[in-house]
Amino acid sequence: MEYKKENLELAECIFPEITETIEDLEKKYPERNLPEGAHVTRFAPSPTGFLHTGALFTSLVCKRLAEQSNGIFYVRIEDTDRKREVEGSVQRLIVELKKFNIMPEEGMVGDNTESGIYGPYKQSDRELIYKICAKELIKRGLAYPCFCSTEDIDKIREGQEKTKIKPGYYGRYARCRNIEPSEAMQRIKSGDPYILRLRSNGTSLGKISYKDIIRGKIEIAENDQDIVIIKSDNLPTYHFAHVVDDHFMRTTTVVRGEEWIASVPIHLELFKLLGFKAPKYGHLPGIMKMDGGSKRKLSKRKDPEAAVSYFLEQGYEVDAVLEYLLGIINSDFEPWRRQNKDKNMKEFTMRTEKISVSGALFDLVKLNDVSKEYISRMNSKQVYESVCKWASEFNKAYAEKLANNKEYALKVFAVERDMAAKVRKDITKWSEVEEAFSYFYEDEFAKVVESGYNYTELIEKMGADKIKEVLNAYKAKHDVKIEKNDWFNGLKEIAADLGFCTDMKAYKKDPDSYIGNISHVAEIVRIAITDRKNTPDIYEIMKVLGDETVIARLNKALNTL
RNA sequence: GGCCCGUUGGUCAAGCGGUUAAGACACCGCCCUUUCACGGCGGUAUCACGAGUUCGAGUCUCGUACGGGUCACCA
Repeated sequence: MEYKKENLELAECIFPEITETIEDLEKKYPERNLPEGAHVTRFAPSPTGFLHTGALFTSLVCKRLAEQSNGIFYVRIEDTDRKREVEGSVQRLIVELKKFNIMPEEGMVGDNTESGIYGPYKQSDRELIYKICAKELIKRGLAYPCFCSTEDIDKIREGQEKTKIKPGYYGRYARCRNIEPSEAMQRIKSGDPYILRLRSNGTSLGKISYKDIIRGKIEIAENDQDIVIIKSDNLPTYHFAHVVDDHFMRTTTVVRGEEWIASVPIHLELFKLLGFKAPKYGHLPGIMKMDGGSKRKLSKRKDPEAAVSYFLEQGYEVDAVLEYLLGIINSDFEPWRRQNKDKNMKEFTMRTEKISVSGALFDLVKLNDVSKEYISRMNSKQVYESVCKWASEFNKAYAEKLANNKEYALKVFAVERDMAAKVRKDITKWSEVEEAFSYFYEDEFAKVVESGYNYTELIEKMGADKIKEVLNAYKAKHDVKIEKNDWFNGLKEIAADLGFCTDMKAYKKDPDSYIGNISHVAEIVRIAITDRKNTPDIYEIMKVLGDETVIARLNKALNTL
């Protein structure tokens, strides 16, 4: 490499303390020894708060890509904007990521802990590395100090806007690009503040194209902006940091949000000028939300589901959330899931080209369905454990209750689940379990009934006395030690004795000639036992409750009516 | 505004020049049934618009409209 003397001097003037070179870095961070086709991917959040749902999706894609190709997935913290940094967010980001079982194999694994030989994995700790690269660029005449103030830049832009020329710092508007190195050195020595800019080789006429692994071929104007590479705080801009980091961390595949497409030309030019091989790029669509009549990106201010903590608090199974995300945006997944009901999501091979390119609307209803489906595949023990785990964090009192009555809780969750040929799909998330099964607990049941039983409609239909008759008849006959079929036949007998129709078809043909049908009888009993019209199989419920409780509840209902 | 990307039912979407335009969620109806469910069957509903290429266009081309993104010493 031939350097011009004045560029060399300028580089020394700006970075006298930098003695290492890019060659040194190449040695320090060698190519990874990975099988052919392995993806090295990364999740690179800014520590500005919590894990966003879109970011969760990005990291899911990255993780799966690495995993299925025997590559590496790592986490790098992009904290070059110190103003926006929120304390504690690195920790929070990592914890939330881990809760969704997206474990980084390398990089930041805790607030101040990292693993791997390609670090540091926090950009603010990599200042030296960026400077080495920036120095090399200056030596080659590909970067220069810019002394323009923010006001200068604003003025330039205003002028451009007035005359409707493309705004920016480029070509003849890049005033500092032609300052002689000798003059620049003088100004630096005299203390003039400056930043470092790229001396772009591009022109506004040039076009570049690249193949996006998600979107296919994209053609776009090449970069001609002399973008900032090192800011006045000595930290790099995103563009420069991305190129340097992803090169020296040996990333093969950069998956990020679509808002970055417009910057690809900058990145590609930077890779080229630094002599680095550019990674593959994949740009994910944003997750949208319907607002009024139009779509907009999921917003952390307006939409609770924009933060992954929402799903955690609500008690969604993390895999269900992940499966939902995979399903809305990766059209291959749903058919695969239907054909492989019992397989783990990890066995699904993701194809980046099948990822949707237009932003999908976040659909809570669909999530609920996926979630119900998911939970219906769990047995009572798994349900118990998951509910406990959720409750221990978000509903301590309930967690205690469950722990104190484990055997009983297990029985509750087993109703129409473990042995059932057809599992009910009535739980979508753990936060609704306590309410949903409250009638299994005496204290809760008492509260429910306080305001009066749910008999209003039935009383209107047949009068309270009829209901009492049914209840009394049932009480006399109550026995759940017999087979379910026999039990139900008993119920049928009661129905027939009291003038109810036991044949649904006959009833439907002529509803007026009966006082009601068998379903009314069942409902009367159901309400007495649970005060609800909608519960799992009542015979099973009574078995869990026990004879004593059942009789007590029947009496209570009788006395109230 | 310039430049990118996109547009198939209410939502997610399959489709790759010839299909009765899949499937899932939601909704509605029916069936099953021993209540509540589960399940089964069926139904409503979609190619943004206009030209062009072609024997033939959801599929290719060009316009228009609409939506999204981007144009910082933020990422």
